Amino acid sequence: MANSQPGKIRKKIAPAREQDRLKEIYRVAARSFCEKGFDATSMNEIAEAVGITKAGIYHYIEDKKSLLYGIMNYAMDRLEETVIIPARNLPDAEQRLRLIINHHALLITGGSTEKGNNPMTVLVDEIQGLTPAHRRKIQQRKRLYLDLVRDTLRQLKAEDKLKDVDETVAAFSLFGMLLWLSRWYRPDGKLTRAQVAEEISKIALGGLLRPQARLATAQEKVSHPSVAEYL
Amino acid sequence: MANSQPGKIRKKIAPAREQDRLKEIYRVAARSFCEKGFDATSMNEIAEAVGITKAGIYHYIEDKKSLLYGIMNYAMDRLEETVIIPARNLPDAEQRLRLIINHHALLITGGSTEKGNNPMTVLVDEIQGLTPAHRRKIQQRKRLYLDLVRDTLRQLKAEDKLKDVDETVAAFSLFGMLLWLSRWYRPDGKLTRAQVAEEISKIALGGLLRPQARLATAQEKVSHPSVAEYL
DNA sequence: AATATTTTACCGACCAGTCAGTAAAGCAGC
DNA sequence: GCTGCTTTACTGACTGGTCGGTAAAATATT
Repeated sequence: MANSQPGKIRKKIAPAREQDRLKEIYRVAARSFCEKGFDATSMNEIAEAVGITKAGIYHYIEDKKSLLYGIMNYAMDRLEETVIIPARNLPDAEQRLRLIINHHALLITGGSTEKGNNPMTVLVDEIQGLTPAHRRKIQQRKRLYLDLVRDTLRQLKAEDKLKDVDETVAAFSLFGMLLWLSRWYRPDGKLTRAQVAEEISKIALGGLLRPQARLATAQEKVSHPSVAEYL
Repeated sequence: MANSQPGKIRKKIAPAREQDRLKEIYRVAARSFCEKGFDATSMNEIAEAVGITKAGIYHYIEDKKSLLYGIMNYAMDRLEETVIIPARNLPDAEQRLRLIINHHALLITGGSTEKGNNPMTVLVDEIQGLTPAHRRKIQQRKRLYLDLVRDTLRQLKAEDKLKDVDETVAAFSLFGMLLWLSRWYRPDGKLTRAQVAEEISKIALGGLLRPQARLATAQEKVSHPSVAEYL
């Protein structure tokens, strides 16, 4: 439909010098997987959006499932460098929890400026599209993150800073709040990303930490140097 | 593969007297949509699981999308009768919020005794499989629920019982906690459904309500007669 | 000339959905 | 109790189409 005749038209459509063609494929695929889901996205659509034919894509990738796996690993890398690694460097459990919530919320609301399009979404919604082997690897990486949060909560409990709640339920509830964010947050809403992150922090910390134990609230705290990146 | 030859075998496979065949189709389809996703489930699979041919299914339903729509409306009916209607009957905002959290958590963790299989899951994960018209109808029903929760929070704010948090962010965060539950809760875990519902209530209410304003905590309260249904 | 990239042309599998036909059950009238 | 008509529940065979993926040829790039 896009080409009236199968002639020699085309060409020039995508400059895409060198082989950041691969990156373009990942970008476009991630976007589509996000908007319409893995199964509902055909390789042909991805190809057209990149500006080549479907067969051309297979020069760069092995198969569709590997493409999904690649996107998920990319999303996991972003989570690691933005949330997990910085968190691990904080010895204080309360500061660590604050950083996790804040950075994770900013990561989810960031990404693309427009629609609800963020590789982080794929990470939670399309696990079933992976091969069992790949699925295991991704789940292992997620597990490390869960353990980080749960251990942080345990440490807080040991410091008597945590309310009397089950650490596992608490960790999953926190994830629920954060992950659901990508389904409802709209950049054109009345609150900025930073404000939403702040509100979620308030709610989550209020639910988890003993009142008297809390550090300064709102405005002043959370100033880890790296947070400026997202503003 | 199941039939070695296309002979006169079959028959007797499914007793399924009368036309609760339709209910069986819904049950089986809901289960598959839940486990593998809407797109990844073929009508043939559903048919085989029910014990008839694919063509036979179309004697009962119009098309695949309508089947999904039917399942979602069913799930919405359960949500309404279990959470929304009972909540509307409570004039006190705090009691209402407590009921919503508790009943919704029990609804999600209930359903099937075995794997992570619950029509409520389909409701959040497969909206994109609907036709635009059907999607609008489902989203409208969901919207009513959101408004109920948000209005309850506004009422609590007016009574000065709510912490200083944005009502919209608070409502969505609460939904996040509750909906994520279906992804991680396993009936064979160390906590019962009732215990998990209790923990989530503690966390959510702790994050939303001002400390001094809270009613009795844990054990004694939340005894609306209807709660016994889920235990 | 050699290598990297991309296309054309195609395959086999499977998909949702249709259609003509039928076995059996229900229900007349007698 | 038997006959014929209608309805319900269903099948087997099929259609048009799309899917992921591939082989080999064509074209660019070096």
